[in-house]
Amino acid sequence: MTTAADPPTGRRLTARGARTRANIVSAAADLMYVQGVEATTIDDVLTASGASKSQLYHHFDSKDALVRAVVEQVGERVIEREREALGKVSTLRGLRRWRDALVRSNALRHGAYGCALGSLASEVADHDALARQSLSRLFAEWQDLLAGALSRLQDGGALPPEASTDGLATGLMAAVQGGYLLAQTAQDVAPMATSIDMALAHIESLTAG
Amino acid sequence: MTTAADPPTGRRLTARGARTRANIVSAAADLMYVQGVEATTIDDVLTASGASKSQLYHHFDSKDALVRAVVEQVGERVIEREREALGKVSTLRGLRRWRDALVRSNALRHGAYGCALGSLASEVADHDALARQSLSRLFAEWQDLLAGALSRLQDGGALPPEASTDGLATGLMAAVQGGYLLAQTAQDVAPMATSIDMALAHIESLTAG
DNA sequence: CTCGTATTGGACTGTTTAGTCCAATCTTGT
DNA sequence: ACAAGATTGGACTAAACAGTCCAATACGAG
Repeated sequence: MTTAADPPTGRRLTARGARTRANIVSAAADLMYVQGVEATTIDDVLTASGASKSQLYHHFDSKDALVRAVVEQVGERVIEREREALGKVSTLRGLRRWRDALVRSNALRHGAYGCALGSLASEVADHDALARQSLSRLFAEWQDLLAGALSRLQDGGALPPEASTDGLATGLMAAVQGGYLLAQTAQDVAPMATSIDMALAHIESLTAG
Repeated sequence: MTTAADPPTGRRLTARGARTRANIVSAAADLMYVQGVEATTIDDVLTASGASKSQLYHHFDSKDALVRAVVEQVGERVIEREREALGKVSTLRGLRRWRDALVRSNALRHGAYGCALGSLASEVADHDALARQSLSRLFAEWQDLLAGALSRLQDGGALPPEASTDGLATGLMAAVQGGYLLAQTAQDVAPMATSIDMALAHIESLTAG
């Protein structure tokens, strides 16, 4: 799981080069999150990062390659955040706290821009096979974190042993992503909160089973 | 609810003009569905529709105006389809058949391109306020169709009277949209089927309540 | 029929775009 | 120290882009 994914062909990379590269990717990630991938031009990225054109093309073969690096960086950040938020969750209350954090953070923007990973996926999935595969892996990783938490609920007796934690994690993930999209379109987090709540209510209802 | 939304300023519109306009919008809708909105150029649309540049700019002030017309047309088609699929549903079995139709049709493309409305929403919501509002209205309309079906379930006793059909419709809608996105990213309808199934299972579980 | 207007073809413009190139300057292993 | 290779600045190019314009033609109301 390195951030590499890219250096044109095996080349040395000095500390200075690494710093420049990271600056470029960060600036590109920010711009692409708010403007969209296609609407963000190379020159936008150069202006925002303060880098020169030769710096960018020294580190990336093409805009597509830069986009792939953005996917990797954004993915790492999201997975890191979710690992911290979900890694030790083992109760329904913990899951609700995780939900609250997601909803609250999205409420700050009134839903604008949606999920950092979901927006990228929607824009890039049908245009770049490599990026799509990365995103697919990242979603699977995120879903595994959810499935892990659900397994711990199961171990604690809060879920019946026959419940499919993987299936539930898929449903929960879809509720999150669908919620992000509805919130983005309505410019209101309410539908996101409602949809995750329904998924959690379903999980809770299995307890009685 | 007209398709109008656009003619630069109140102008007469002959049958010929209407045909040309509709051709342009249809070609644009198809291209934008598979290539994305930003990636589809005016020249692409002209080539695909066989229209000339002056024809397009006679009917639309700008590319944004064309995109808004596409949103309206795609929206009408989706709502029409959903009205036929959901309008008379009043049982859980009917809801499952609706689910099967969505999943089967998405399976034909292995999830590619996602939901016609959802993809547009994700691309356009943060860039064009008018288009976002249209999409928000269209999602609400779709959700009302779902809420209507759930109300009929409720009337038939398949749902307890205290269940919030609007809330459940929101959750179901999010499951559908999130499912589309996961399917698109994985190039596999399975996660979409799973996520809608979880939402339906939740609705079914309320029966016992 | 005839006039006003809708419709059309397609060349043209100015700008923006991704990507190239080369010469100059750091950095690092030895 | 010093050579090899990494890094940089920024001018340059060719193509693609959205949008403009004008003269020609079709159409519909009266």
